[in-house]
Amino acid sequence: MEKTFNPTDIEQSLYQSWEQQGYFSPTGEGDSYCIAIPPPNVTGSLHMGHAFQQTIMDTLIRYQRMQGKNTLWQTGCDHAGIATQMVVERKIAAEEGKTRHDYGREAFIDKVWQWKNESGGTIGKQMRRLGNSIDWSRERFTMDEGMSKAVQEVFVRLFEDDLIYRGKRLVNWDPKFHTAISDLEVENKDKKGHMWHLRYPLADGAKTAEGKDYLVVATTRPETMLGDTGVAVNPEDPRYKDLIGKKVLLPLVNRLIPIVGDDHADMEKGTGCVKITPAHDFNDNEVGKRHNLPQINILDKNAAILASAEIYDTKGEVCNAYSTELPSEFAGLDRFVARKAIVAKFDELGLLVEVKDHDLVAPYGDRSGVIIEPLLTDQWYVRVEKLAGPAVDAVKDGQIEFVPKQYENLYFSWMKDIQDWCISRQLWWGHRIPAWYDENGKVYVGRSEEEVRANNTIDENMVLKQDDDVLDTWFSSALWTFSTLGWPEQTDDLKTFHPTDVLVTGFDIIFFWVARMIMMTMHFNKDEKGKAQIPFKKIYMTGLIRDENGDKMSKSKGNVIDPLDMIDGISLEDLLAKRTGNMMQPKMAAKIEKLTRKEFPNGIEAHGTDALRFTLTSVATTGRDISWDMKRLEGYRNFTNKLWNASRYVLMNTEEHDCGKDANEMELSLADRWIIGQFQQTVEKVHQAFADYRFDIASQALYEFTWNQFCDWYLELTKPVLFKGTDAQKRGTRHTLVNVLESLLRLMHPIMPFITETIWQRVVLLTNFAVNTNEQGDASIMVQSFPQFDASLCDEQAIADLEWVKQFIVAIRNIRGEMDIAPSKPLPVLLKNVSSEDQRRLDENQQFLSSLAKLESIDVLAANDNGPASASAVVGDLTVLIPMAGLIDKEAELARLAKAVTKLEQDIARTQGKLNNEKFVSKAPAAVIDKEKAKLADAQSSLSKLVEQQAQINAL
RNA sequence: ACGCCCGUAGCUCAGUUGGUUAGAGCGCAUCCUUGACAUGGAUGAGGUCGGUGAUUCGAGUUCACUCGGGCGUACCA
Repeated sequence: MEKTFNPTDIEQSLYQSWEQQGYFSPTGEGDSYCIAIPPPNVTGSLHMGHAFQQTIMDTLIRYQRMQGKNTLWQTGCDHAGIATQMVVERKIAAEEGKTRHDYGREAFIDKVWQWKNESGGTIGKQMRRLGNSIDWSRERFTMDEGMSKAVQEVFVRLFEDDLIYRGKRLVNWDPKFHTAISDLEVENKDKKGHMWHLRYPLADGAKTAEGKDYLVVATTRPETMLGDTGVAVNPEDPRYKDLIGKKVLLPLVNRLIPIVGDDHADMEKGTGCVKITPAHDFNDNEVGKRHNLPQINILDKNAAILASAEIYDTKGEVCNAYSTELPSEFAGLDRFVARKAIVAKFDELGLLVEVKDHDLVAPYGDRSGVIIEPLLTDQWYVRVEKLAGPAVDAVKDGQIEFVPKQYENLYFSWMKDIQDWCISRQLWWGHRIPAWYDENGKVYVGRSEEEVRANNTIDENMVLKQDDDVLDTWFSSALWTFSTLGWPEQTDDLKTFHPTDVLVTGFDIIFFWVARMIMMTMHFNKDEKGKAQIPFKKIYMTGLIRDENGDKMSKSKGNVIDPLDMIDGISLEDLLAKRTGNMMQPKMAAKIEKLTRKEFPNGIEAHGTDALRFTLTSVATTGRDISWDMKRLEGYRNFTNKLWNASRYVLMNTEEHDCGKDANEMELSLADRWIIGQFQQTVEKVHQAFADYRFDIASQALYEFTWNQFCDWYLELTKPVLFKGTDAQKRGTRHTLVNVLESLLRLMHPIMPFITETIWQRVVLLTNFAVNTNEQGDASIMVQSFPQFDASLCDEQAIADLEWVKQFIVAIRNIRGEMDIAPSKPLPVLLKNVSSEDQRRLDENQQFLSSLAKLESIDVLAANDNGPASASAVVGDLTVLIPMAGLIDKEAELARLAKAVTKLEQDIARTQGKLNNEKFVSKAPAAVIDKEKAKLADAQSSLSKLVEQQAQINAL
């Protein structure tokens, strides 16, 4: 074995061999266990969040596989409508100077497919590098044939159930991508802006209570005034209530619009008068509906002013309540340019009262980054109210459980006032809506044009045109767990693996995806008794990985870390190129470069997949944010090396030796019996931690056992046996070494698949472990049984005895350390107050003590002999003395004793205080009181011995 | 404004149903190239658990209030 663990040598070939051997596929035996991966976006590449979640999924899958389950980890990507279309549009613009319109819809879609086939494999490659034990033969894509069929079927059935409808409504319009987006894709951000006060003249000689012949409205969006169809005042407002029913003459367009009384107008805010623009504001739209105000659309798809307005009634039907005429000087101006022009015009006309600075919240498209425009368009909606009920109940009655529990609140609060879901998108890339229009604009929904014609007996001369829009990507993602298993066919896979067992995902997509998946799954999947089937039983919510400063990782900030760079390492130059190349905002490049140079002055070292995975499970606590810490990764890289070297030691001392495989005589040392028990306790902890989804606790238990028990103590304790023991003793220790290590590797395998497989292949040969081989006779750790807790292997006596041995050794090391005695100097030790138990332990463990504490001799003093002046320590009732002559000076030892004495005195005072408290003694449970009493007795006994020593040394 | 989460060692974080002296990793200090490992070993320093109060024999843990930070939702003409 190499002296240092080198992960790059082993990982890729191991993965290939696992995949070739078919170890990732379900075995078809045992209870099923299934995880559906949250499908990453096909345009993307994996980031730390993916690596985090996938490590957890793989750990669960590997654990369950080794527990004998019929495991399936289902993978795939989603087609990411907007993102993908954008990527390909940019590509053809850069390479050919063309737009998608130059291509035309079909040719463009071909182009997208071509791109997908060429570049869509990045994620798969990354997942393989992470060691994910995914059944690749079942990989799916939301746009593939089967899933498209499922999407179509769902749409048609929802329409038939009156759960999908089409309507002209105000939507969040993205003027950059020319598509509607859902509420969830809108990010509200604080922004500095202005509030303009505009004067609207009253018509027909009307006057306000103050005798003015105009009203002043306040607005943050003056350009929308072109679409005003009313002014609202509060019906209780003494200033204006008499004007309700009167009209104002809207400047610039000379439109007579009514003054309405509505509670929406707040007397305290602004001027108390609110302009109402039903076609360009969600609140105004509601007010408009209440007062039957027409909706006047004044913006085109780019959010530029129209040449002539579009006028609709409150139901969205075209109407002629007003002239469609708009001032020609604004036609074609972008909304923000128009804003300036309109304000200037008001100023010119003397109608601009004042301009105030104003903090406002503006809606931005989360992908385009531009301000969203509420726009009146025809869109398809899912009526979610009916679907939401069962989805809420499934969580309420515990069929579906969130881990950690507190996320259920978030889920309930969102489900409580859930809005209808706008599912149509004005894109080309996606599932085309299965709806056709006849020449009169009547809409038909069906699985195909033929079906529509047949079902509706449409004359063959009538031309039908399919809806141009596609569905929201999340619509297909919502079907993920069951459509990937073959739905709408009632497949065996569906029967075997659905409901899936656990969903592992970030809390940030609980609404986008989790809630919608629950709704859709329950509506479309029923068991034999007709009961709605859930998509998964548990939802494990991971935290979000942030950078070392606690900032969210994002491309635009340039602080993203590619998990592969953690694994393979990357030079500073390459990292800089990766982070600053291909940037949307090149001016950020300098800042990112500076930050990167500071954070990674020497680039990133290679750490290997196992270290990355171990780090990720170690940080998987219940918290919501995880600050990424390179030091932590480095620490666990060191841990893999520690395991490697411990194994190296084991193999060096066992390969080509008798390890007790055959029934030769074997004697287990105290250390052997102790480590076996310690290992069992670790097994128990790991099982419990996995059951609780506490991967941090599992990792901690493995780390603690491996480093602090196995390496620090056990391996050291084997040395005296292997160097000086009898054949039977050596055999016993070798046997324990290989068997504990072999089992430990299986215990760690779900988290660290590569290093464990590599070492296991060699170690298992030295044991009698019943290896599970495949038809070719090959064996892999990943399909072996997981260690099970066996209480009978925990030898309490051995554990207690070895604890005593450790304390003894630590006491001497402590004196060495504090007195600056070289570790290489063998020390003579004298013992006082030796009980028969101490004597037994001493007799049984001479070799261990001398070797690990580096002792020259151990002598027991006679009952009344205080021995020479010595540095001392207390182990239980036993006093350990190291004669000071020539080694230790008086003052140093006195100082050391004084420190220990003070500490004991404090403990005693505290404990005595408790025990003297009448109430404590009468009310606390007996066990607690006994503990306190024992503690007090121990402390007092230790104290008296130390005081004795103090006196003796003082007397020198 | 409402809801949720967080505040524990210099840093990043654990701390189950209240019960010994509050833990880990990293960092720090001193010492050590002994034949698994310097990506290592030994020893040590470092915390009145954001604050105030309440409940209790006993509070990092429960409750109320409060300060600081984060997230979500709503509102802002």
